[in-house]
Amino acid sequence: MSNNKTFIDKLRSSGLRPTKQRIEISKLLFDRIKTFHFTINTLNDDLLKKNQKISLATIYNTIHAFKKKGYLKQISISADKSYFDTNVTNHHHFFNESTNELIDIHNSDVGNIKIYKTIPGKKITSVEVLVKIANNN
Amino acid sequence: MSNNKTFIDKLRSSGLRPTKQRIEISKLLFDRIKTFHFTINTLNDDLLKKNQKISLATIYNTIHAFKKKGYLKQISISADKSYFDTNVTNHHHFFNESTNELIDIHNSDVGNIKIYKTIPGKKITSVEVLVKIANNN
DNA sequence: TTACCTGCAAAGAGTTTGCAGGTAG
DNA sequence: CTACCTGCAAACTCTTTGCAGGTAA
Repeated sequence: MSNNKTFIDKLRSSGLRPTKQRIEISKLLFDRIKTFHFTINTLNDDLLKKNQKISLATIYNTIHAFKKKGYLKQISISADKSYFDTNVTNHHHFFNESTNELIDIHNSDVGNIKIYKTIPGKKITSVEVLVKIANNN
Repeated sequence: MSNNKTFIDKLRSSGLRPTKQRIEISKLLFDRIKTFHFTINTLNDDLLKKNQKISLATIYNTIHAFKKKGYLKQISISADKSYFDTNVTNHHHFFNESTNELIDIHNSDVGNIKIYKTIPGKKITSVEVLVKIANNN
């Protein structure tokens, strides 16, 4: 378990002031071994469970700041909400449509993807696979 | 160019009454050779350009009805809007992040995708690749 | 005639913004 | 002290819903 100093240093080195709110959000997001998926709503719920009442405006601000700094990535799901991922590497996802749950698929778990079509004047910036899953019945 | 009867028959055979609005939307969406991508907003704009003022509620209703009947599919893009595609087959997409434009990638233009990870009790219902592109500079 | 459909306006969900007060450096 | 940050409320965008009037069969 990281101590607060870890996050204070991380924030400061990014040019973000280490406020109480940002530290709490950092602890919730980054003090983990496994990757973490969330929406603003689930994050707010998780904060409330820890008795951290942070205004939605601040949560949005913080998440956008973290995303801009490269600490979070936003995931392409058709759903009506924005999903975020603490795993910022290029990787893929299972999306469980019955529970709206996201699961990482590491690059090593997906065979090399070949795209035999190009768009003139454009370069590929990312290739992501979304695998939708459902109950096996 | 298809005549209205084509769409009237299609609607009626789906159990949808062939109203003026549904016929106009059908003509705009399905009277094409190439696949068509749109959002509710671009569709509304296109209808207005043809002097077809249809209320947003009706456009939403119609698109959802068409989707339910399998004439449209909804596409997974992180964006804030819902994208729809008249190509309902299993296929992939380029997404031009600078223009928010979608381009189909046919299955034959993507190498076989192997997923070496399984989730117990779940079956895969779709595998879609989203290739993000940007200007080549 | 009856069930279905349209369009308006209101309501909802998610997100962003303006601004006054608060805090880090 | 000053620039930055927070939180409230209002505003905004996209989407859905309730309901009265209209239309297809």
